[in-house]
Amino acid sequence: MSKQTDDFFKNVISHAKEYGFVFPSSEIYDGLSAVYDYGQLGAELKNNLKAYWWKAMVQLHENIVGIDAAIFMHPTTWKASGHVDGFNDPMIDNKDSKKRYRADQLIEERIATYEADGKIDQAEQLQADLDAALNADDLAGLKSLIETHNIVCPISGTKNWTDVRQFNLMFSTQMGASAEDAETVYLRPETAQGIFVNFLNVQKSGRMKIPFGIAQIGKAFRNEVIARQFIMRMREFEQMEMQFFVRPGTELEWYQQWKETRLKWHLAIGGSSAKYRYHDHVKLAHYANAAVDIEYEFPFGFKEVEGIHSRTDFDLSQHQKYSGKKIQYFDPEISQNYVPYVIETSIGLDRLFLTVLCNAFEEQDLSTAEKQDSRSVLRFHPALAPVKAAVLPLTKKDGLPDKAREILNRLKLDYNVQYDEKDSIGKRYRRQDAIGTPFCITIDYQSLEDDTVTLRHRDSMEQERVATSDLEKIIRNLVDWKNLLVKL
RNA sequence: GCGGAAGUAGCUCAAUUGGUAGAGCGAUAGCCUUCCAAGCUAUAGGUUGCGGGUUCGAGACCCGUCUUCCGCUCCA
Repeated sequence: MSKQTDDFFKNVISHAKEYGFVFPSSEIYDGLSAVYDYGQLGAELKNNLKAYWWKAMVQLHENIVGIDAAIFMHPTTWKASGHVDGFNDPMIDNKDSKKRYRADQLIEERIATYEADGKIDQAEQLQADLDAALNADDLAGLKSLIETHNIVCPISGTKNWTDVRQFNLMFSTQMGASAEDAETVYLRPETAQGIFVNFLNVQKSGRMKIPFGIAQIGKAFRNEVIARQFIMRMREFEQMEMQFFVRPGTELEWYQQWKETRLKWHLAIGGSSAKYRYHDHVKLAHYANAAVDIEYEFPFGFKEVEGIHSRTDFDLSQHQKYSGKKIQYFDPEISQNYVPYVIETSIGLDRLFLTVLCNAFEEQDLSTAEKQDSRSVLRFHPALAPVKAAVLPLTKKDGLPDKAREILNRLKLDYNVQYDEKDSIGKRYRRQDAIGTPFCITIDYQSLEDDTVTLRHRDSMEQERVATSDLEKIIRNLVDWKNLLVKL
């Protein structure tokens, strides 16, 4: 990261805090690592992003419906999905090389060495010890195996190891009021499983015919090994996922289609196409037969914002197996029962928020030969802006505030508006620029005579004289969701 | 978790060798002002991240601890 982009990112972060978009969680207690709170404007922007996604997915597609599944799910869900076994690995660090390893893999390598040297007995004994330790979650036992078999770090060649620690992806908690009969449940690490376990409910109650999709917005929780870069990787985060169920054999066509549809959605809110790219997965996850990320060029490089995965019938088949319920669809066109294939679109809402913030933020130099001048501006698409308009009496005397309040009270029935009468008019414009308000309405003495006001535009800083009776119509035209949805 | 750097007002930063914690911006109240910031007056805001130690005296020195940032390890 260059000094310049580094500074830019730091400025975005401090701007976000300064103006009430994002705060570190529990800040008065020194914060909580990798957890953030959304402030008064951040919450508005986030709600607008959710609305944009929901409208684009659910409202615009007659074959996509939205649900809201619980964060707690039956523990077997996570056995079926592969999360319980797949993501709790024993980790160990070498203090000299500073490298981290998976303890079980180090021991596996030693077993392979024994076998290569013809020490079959030793290999079998170690394998048995390893399995016993893993099954018993015996972390100290794993360490003593590493020590007694003289396993050294491949980099440093030393045996200077830390203790073995367990890495758990999922957060667990207890369900049940009394400690004795409480059951361990997990906070979901992805929202997708809430959709899969409801496949039959939605398909039957909604009389859905394949192909169809189920959308959901919700929180998910992961213990990351490292969680960094502001709201890029958080332990508690929000996903917007849509699982699209298709006939087996057609999945790659749908995969292509959703890949294109989703990029178009990102570009519609004003990102330059040079900032986005596809990144195809070479190494696929256990359940996928194709996967691509939509990446955005953050100040710290291209990073994943959204993933489109062809998940095959892995998830539904797993749930069919673990639940014993038949999860199939009868396709009248081909008179066949099958487990549908799934195309997933999965976007991190917090990452999306960050792309929008980075994309919108600009520190603009307005200097002329006579005077140095600058402003901070957030160029949000008007439909996404937390505050749509500010109503400003030119002075706070002579009845201008009353007239302004009158206009404000009418406009607030339609959207978020702010009133401000403090400081010079220029300063007030700049304050609104800093929070991304697209329009300022200024009431002056002429307004009292002919009922017109100045409408000032954020991006161009240009002003026009309009009748107050036209305000609602003019602003609605510019902030309307239609302007975005029609582009999709 | 390891290594490096840093934590002083909401923000950016001062504070001589260890000797009374300050400024600018911002905020609030008022003045001025008929359309693009940095004009005037006043006010608020700090147990210098936290805990211990050395000292007559610690923002500064020592130990511990927490948090943040950068790099590494992991990542559906």
